[in-house]
Amino acid sequence: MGRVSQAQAEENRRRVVDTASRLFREQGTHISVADLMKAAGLTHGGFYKQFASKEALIGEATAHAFEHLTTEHRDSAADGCPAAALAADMAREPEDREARRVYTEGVGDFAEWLATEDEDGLTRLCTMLGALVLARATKGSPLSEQILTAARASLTATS
Amino acid sequence: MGRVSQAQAEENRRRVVDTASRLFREQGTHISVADLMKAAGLTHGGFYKQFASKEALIGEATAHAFEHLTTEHRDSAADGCPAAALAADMAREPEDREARRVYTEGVGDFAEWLATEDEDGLTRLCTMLGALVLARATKGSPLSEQILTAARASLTATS
DNA sequence: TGTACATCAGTGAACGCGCGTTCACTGATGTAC
DNA sequence: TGTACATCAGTGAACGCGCGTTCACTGATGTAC
Repeated sequence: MGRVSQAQAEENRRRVVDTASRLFREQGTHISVADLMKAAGLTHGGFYKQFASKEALIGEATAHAFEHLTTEHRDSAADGCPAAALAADMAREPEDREARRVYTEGVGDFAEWLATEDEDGLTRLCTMLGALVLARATKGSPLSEQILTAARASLTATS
Repeated sequence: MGRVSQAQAEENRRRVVDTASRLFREQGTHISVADLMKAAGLTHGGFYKQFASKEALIGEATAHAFEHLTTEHRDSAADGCPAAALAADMAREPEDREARRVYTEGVGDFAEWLATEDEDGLTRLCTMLGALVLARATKGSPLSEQILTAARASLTATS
């Protein structure tokens, strides 16, 4: 294929981060580098021209996901909420990893943003996140819908 | 080592399920069969004399974890709660897997057991589970403790 | 502006490693007589 | 109760596969003149 323009290279890099941010949330961080690059329209070999390691990309993608959550979504956060979708993967990252630092910061910011006068933002966040995580783990059963309905009712009633 | 008595074999099997039930919750189901067997005091080769596959063990260990949760623990469930610890792994299991069926059933039973007159069991479960999952993902930061404190206060106040 | 050459983003094959699973083997247990 | 033999739980090496990462190579881009 030969060399690509700097502008094109930057766009490719951005597309990889964007794709990773989405796929990590949908499928977890265990998706392979090759599959990620393919989803971004590239081959896996070039990955290390742009990123130091898969770990590094996880960090960037996590930050990217939180940026877009706190400024844009809210009700539509169900499938894409990084706090919920990445919780399990973060729990397995070593504590000194950049991705974990970014995640913790994102959760804190989000909770602050959620806080209202009469309700603790952290508790509401727990309820929301618990509902999303549980609904996903039980997806396909009636219980999954019941969980979302119950949590939605509870959060609406007290906010 | 040679053959082992039937009683010994049954005890070994039980120890593997028990060990798996604990380690799956602590580290996720990605822990290797070899490490699991080692933790149970055996070598990995014999695994398939007792279990059809790693998947099968995940199913048994999940059931085992829920059995002990609903009958024994409650306040001490923080580290060992299978609903919280296994949520992420279950989300990635295909929908028709035995482990998922067992998990969903366990969550439903637990929510029912949690339900009180003035509170929806499912919502309380979401809050508890969300708190545990988040606290684990942000472990090592002050936020982790704050999350547990906030959720505990909220659950105590309304129950 | 045109030309010659160095750079380097992306390619695709390959490497090393860990994991789930299989298999030939061992030898104490269980059983038939 | 004792003896001969078949069974089979557990062992440890090996297989096949997927994954993260590396590397020689390509050829269009960027740059020096």
